[in-house]
Amino acid sequence: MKVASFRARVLAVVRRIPAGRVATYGDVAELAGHPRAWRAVGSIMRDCRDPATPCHRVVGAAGTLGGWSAGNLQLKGELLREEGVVVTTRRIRGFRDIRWRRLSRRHR
DNA sequence: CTGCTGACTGGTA
DNA sequence: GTACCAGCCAGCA
Repeated sequence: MKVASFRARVLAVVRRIPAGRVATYGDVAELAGHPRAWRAVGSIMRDCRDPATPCHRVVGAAGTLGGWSAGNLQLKGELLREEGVVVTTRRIRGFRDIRWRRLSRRHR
């Protein structure tokens, strides 16, 4: 079967992230079929300006907001907070608990 | 085709 | 907890 470009795949995954939850670049990469392509995921997010793609739900593995090229990084935190995510100046509160694909076991 | 960069991650100090 | 280093993949010049 035909597989869309990695880019389209990543975007599709991001759109599947429910509101109020967040996913790491690694998670998105894994869901996209390339668990080791988080680097590329970041590049794709950077170029992603599609309003239908909640790129703000994609955060760093440490619970950091990561980056934001669509505007101020602070705005990203505002968007997440609007969905019910508690975000501090540079970290997400309870990141582990709201993380999409929650870790059933501790430490992968 | 070759090489570099990047909204990253994990490990070590 | 923070800081630095090396590894990894896809996209672009």
